[in-house]
Amino acid sequence: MVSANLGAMNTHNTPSFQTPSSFVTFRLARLQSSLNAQGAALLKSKSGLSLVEWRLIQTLRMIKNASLTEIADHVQMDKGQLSRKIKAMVEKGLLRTETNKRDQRIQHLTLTAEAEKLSAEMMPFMDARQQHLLANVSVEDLEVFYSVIDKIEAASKFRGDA
Amino acid sequence: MVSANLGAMNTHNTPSFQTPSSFVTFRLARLQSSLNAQGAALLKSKSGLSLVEWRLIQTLRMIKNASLTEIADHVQMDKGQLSRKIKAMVEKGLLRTETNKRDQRIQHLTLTAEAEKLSAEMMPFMDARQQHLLANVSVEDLEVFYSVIDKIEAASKFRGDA
DNA sequence: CGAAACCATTTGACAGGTCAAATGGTTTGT
DNA sequence: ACAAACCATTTGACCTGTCAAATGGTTTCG
Repeated sequence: MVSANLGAMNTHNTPSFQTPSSFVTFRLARLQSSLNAQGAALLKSKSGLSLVEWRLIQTLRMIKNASLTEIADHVQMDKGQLSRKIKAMVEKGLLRTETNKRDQRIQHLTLTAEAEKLSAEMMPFMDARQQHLLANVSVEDLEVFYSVIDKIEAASKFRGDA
Repeated sequence: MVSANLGAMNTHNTPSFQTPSSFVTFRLARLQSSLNAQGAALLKSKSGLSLVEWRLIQTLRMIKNASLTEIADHVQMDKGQLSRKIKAMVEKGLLRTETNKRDQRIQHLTLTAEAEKLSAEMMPFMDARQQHLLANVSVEDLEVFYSVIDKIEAASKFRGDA
């Protein structure tokens, strides 16, 4: 399937000097860099939230009372980072923690009214952004896009087998 | 496959609790997180290089004598970070700098023999990795995948319009 | 019971990433 | 010529990401 990948390279805006190796990952890294910058700028301008804060808020809207570990699994984020971020967000008045009665190791997290409010205010802008990002992508192509992400993500879990 | 591996491996059909907003960016961020971990681990185990070092070396193999600004534009990386990283790589014996005779602001960068050697040694593993990542992706799907990346990346350059 | 194994979360140390201001060289316009 | 505008690179400050070890609570099982 190498030829596949070379074919794709020649038909897109691939610079002719691009090495085959790490082309996909290179493109994805560059894309991620742009998306992060855009998302962070939008969030900062409309609310005072960071990208990480936004993602945690949205995750907690999906998984009510999630614990740190549950969030970490869901967003694939480091637990150390999460621990510190949660602490900061509690101090900022965005989250509340509640210790599990049966297992005192676990802290359940809930959004404060302030966090809900910021989320609601910000949501239209974030939805519009997503619309904009996908404006020229057909439903079928998006379907394929997600399926390729799934495959690459599954393959990216393996270590040491090349 | 899916049932065995929750947080990391849902299929592209949106989980019922997933908000439409930021779904694409969410998936891409999570994918990037996995790819970075995999790439960094592979590089570290086979050579002593970091992901950033690998990317800089590959960029310099493509754009000979590139300056800091040219690299920054190509890989979409911060110039400050790049400046420090280049300095460190010069000290590590991976890069050499040469000041442009006509414009002394500009430093042209070249790879040392050591960097070329590490790159050559590492390349088969990185190529194999890419093979592995795309093993189950058809030519047509990969074509679509790159075209969607192109579109999203183009849209991610805009600020304040949506 | 009580030690070993486990698990959730925290902390420390350090690399990577981002923004803005500073430095030093070059071009432009008068 | 020379100040203003520009440009490439550097530096400072601070936030985010990653890894490993530490802390404190819980379960298992002799």
